[in-house]
Amino acid sequence: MSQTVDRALSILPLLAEGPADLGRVADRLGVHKSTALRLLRTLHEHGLVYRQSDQRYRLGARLFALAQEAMENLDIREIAHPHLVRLNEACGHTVHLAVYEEGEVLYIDKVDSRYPVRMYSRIGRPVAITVAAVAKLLLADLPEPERRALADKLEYPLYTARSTPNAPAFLRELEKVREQGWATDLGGHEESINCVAAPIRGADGRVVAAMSVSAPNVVVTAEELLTLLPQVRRTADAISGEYSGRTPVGDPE
Amino acid sequence: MSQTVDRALSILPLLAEGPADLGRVADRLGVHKSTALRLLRTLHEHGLVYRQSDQRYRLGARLFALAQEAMENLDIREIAHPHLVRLNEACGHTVHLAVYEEGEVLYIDKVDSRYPVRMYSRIGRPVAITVAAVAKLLLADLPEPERRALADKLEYPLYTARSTPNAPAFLRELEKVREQGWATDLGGHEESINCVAAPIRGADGRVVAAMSVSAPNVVVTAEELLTLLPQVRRTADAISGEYSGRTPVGDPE
DNA sequence: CCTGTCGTTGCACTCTCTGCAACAGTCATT
DNA sequence: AATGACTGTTGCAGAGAGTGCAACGACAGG
Repeated sequence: MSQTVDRALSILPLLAEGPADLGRVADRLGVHKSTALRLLRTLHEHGLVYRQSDQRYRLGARLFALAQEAMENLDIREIAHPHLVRLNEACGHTVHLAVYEEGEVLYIDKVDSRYPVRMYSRIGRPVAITVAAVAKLLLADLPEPERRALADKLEYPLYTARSTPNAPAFLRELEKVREQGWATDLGGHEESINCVAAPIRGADGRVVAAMSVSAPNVVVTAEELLTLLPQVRRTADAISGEYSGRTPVGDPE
Repeated sequence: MSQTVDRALSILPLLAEGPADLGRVADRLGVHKSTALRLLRTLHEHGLVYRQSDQRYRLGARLFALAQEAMENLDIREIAHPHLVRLNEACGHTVHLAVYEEGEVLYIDKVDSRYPVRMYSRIGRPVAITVAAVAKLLLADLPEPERRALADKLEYPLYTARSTPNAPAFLRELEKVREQGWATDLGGHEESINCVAAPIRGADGRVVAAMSVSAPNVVVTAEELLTLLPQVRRTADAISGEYSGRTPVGDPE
């Protein structure tokens, strides 16, 4: 909608491919060098690009800070966190929280028994959207046309023999998940890792997030992990309640 | 330099504070609502901004992807990684790699013995710049005026009794680090954690990155950790050599 | 010393962004 | 149900801002 901004922002993914000099940026944008220079300067002032010693530009440090703050500010994350911790303390396994956003699924929180601190390990990386249990729940709730369009657009990498192979299989799986209200990933991403997941819903019933418990085969079998399902669902429901109820966060007076 | 882009980018830190609606964004920018709307739309098209169900805007998922790619593309990181892994295998402790960029120090790689996979745990978060051993090395190499200006600008939080208390003390510490060519953090950030760090230099002798080994008191005492210094320096020097020598990465034919 | 490349600047032109005002949708109130 | 207040959205005319050009400066290589 805004040409100048559009051009400036197009520089970011371009630089994400690797450092580039002024001429290259101008070429790729299809604008004059002087124009590219001014755009880069503006991006630089805001810390989004950095000029390294060989004069070439690359993405800047401010991006990290912004990405961090973006995550901190998800209110669902704040509400969910204590519940995730509690579940983790109860069962001892890794607990994940994920959201869907315009074609992508992101982990936004994770609690691991061995490291009680928040870990942003996987966050921001492309999630294995076709196999992850939380992804299935989030996509299953999309409106039919959007779901179908997305399923067609996706790649279906065969991480393991149990990975979802193609769009029709994926859509069938989503349908199943939609009906039963929970999801699993049994060795679909990594041979020895199983997950069981449950949806978190907003006041209108739409799925706003999903959470999962993951554990390797060597610790608990898939069957044993499935016995945790009720506990996972209770936790998810508790978060849903707090989130949609707009509970005024304590203040018990 | 470019007003439109400048305004658009100013929206990002604004949204980093928390979600905001159109009116609020327009007010903070000091522009008409329709202007803010168009800017937000452009940001939205590029995925930097997301419109949540209550119509308010917040930072978008693309930021995560960009931040990730920005990190992947640091060539020093690529070169250093195998060296860090080797050092980690040899000594068993956590190994960090950090760079300086316009007032900030960032961890860009980390190898932890217990989790052999790459962990982005702390990356992107503001580093404890006044106490971290790697930060001292990176700042000690800055040109005198820049170093002084930065030291004056910083906050000096007292994480522990051994934290650097103020600018003069910090500048003295930097001078010492500069002369000896290595740095430590002995309980300055967390009471029980010690670090020893060495600089990585480019072809021109400037410090381009710094690496450190960290371990809690309960595993090794500070004295024992210091015995690793020669090993850390050798690793840092090896990385320096490969980085500045522009070694054509193997190909032994 | 010349010639090529690359980044930078000043300037005139005009294209694009801006702000206004009017419209549409939602919600709460009467 | 109608009213009002609030928000987000659109079309439009004016003008301010961004654009491309061309010339300059810095640097490296021959």
